[in-house]
Amino acid sequence: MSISIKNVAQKAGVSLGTVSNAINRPELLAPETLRKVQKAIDALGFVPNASARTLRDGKTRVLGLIVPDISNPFFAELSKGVSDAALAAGYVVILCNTDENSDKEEKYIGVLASQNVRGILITPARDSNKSLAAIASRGIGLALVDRAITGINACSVAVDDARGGALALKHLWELGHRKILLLTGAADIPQVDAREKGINAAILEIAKIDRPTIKKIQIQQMSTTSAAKALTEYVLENGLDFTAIICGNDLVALGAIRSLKELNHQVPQDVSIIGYDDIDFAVSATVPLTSIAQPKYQLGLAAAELVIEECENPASHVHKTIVFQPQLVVRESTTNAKR
Amino acid sequence: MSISIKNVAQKAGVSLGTVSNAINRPELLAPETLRKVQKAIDALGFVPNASARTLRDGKTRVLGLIVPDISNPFFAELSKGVSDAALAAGYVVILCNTDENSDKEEKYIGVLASQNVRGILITPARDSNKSLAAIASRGIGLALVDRAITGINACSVAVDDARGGALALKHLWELGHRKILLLTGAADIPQVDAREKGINAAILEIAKIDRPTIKKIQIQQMSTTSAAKALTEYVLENGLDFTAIICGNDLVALGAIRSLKELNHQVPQDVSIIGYDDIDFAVSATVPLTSIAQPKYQLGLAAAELVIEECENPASHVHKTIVFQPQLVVRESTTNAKR
DNA sequence: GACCTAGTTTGAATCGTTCCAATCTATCCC
DNA sequence: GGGATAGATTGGAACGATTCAAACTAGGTC
Repeated sequence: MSISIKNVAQKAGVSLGTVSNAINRPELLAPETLRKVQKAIDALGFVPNASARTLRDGKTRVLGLIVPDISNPFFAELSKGVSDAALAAGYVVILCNTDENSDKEEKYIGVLASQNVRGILITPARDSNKSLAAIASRGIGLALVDRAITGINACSVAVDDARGGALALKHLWELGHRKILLLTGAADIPQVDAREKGINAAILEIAKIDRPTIKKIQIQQMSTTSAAKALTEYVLENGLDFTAIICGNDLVALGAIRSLKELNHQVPQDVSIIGYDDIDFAVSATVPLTSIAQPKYQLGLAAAELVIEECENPASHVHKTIVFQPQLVVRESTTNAKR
Repeated sequence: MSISIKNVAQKAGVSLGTVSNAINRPELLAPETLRKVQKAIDALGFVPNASARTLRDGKTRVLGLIVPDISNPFFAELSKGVSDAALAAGYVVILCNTDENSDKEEKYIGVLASQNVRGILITPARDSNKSLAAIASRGIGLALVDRAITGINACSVAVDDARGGALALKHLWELGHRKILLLTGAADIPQVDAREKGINAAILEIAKIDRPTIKKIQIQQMSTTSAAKALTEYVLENGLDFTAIICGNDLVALGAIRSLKELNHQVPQDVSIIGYDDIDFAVSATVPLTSIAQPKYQLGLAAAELVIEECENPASHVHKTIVFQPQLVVRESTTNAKR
């Protein structure tokens, strides 16, 4: 059916091996021959058959990317980085969206294995340790994106979450906030834990005497809707017993703003809100969002480069961890504490 | 390296062909033989090699998805639909982000072809006709998503853009707007054209005498930033010679709001703004956005199901076009014309 | 003119499956 | 017992690319 190396060889009047060389080691060929083959390739619209190639050398050029929610601009941007890095290296990326659902994640891992992917990039769900260990032992490259997990031996790319938490807290502290609410994901997400540690460390550092009180709401889904719902419930029950909220991500922050607006409270006059990720929409939000910026695209790019490096040189490869620094971006959703 | 059918055959004391039959047509084998082979397969942990299989019969279970911008929540949501449909059918999706760049698109089409993808879902750039024709002629399933293109014979999934345009215009008309600005993408995007046609048709229908004036700004990139830039330039030069803006998508609308805010004009008091797509963030925007909703997830789901159907039954398949109906969602960014 | 050498090109073997024609083995019937 | 038949199994030819040892060129040297 499709055009093979053989057709090209025939058209160019050379042998199979020569065409193969033209593609893979052009420096071996006489310039004249190379040109001839090139012309035949273009004329026929030849594209090498990846299956044949893989069959021969046992290596695909396919990566799997497993993310909890591609609708979250954070992950969308990250995917861009991944797929750009992949394209540059001649790889291709299979997109796996888990909706934060472990079963789906499990299923995808199986599918990826049967596709013989060369490497997997994953932002793991809380409890994916066993399947991940299985991946690594199969000789598939692995990189953990944005959520390091203890006990897995693999490359990882992350942001200094403790510092991110500290940045958020210090900012609020300087504005005079002493009653702070944490609106975050489940505690077993390592990230959530790291940020909280950062927050606590910052408190110890700056507030010798006058310590802020920290309350916490944990939500299952880090989405706008469930954040709004959870916050509304809380406020209806406890009133506004805080002057600022640190949110798990910008989606959650958007939900918080929505909820407070519905309850007729002003942001930032009544409550300051700080998000996390600094997605593009943060600036266009109802109240432009103060947020902790993460280098989303870079995160994806770096992770992909790491796995690719591992795939290409499995022998000499040593696992690396790249940690990016988060940055505070101040906009209008935070202001001086008035209560 | 890995375990092949040959090892299994040896272990079970049968021939290669028998093992293959055990896997693919077990009904041909004597029960006793089948059991023997099965046992050997389990014992060795044999998994058939997808590349060899594909090489032999030419069929993968891989789809390619080519979108202009995965960071646009419209496409992110759409991808979710695609990958869910794919997963359900045992397919897998390769993500290709083109940044609206034809070269990148071209490159991706080549990569996908070489990966032997079974089908491609694409939201084509303006000028991708030739490469698309090439795909279709290669026997790869094809579905055009959200941008039908004349002259390509393939399945397509779209939204009734003319009606979308009409909905937007009628809404503004009823609010009393008579000077309307169109802030859209390049004219050679069929969608842009269809909507404009819809707008003009609506005008003919409702406004027998008192016709609105329509001005137009075309931007290359349908992004927040370039929309803001283009609008600011226009307003600085021409002043506010319009009372409402119909935007190419919600990102553009966000840009318009930003630009007007910077120029100290109020939305919607001075200018009403209507977006397109109704992304999740529309409700959380600086000014909650009136928009034309498209069923994003459904669009992706339907498109994927269409290609998969084509892939599985190429003989009996007939190309279909599914057209969804857009819907007006009124929020705060549009109000009565006061000028 | 014989012999090297460096630069090119070739051909055959190989990867793991699938598919099909050919072979083998019982079983049954006249 | 010979022949036909159906059922079970086998072996080998693809599929399309890569790789590497072998073969073929020209030049250049003695």
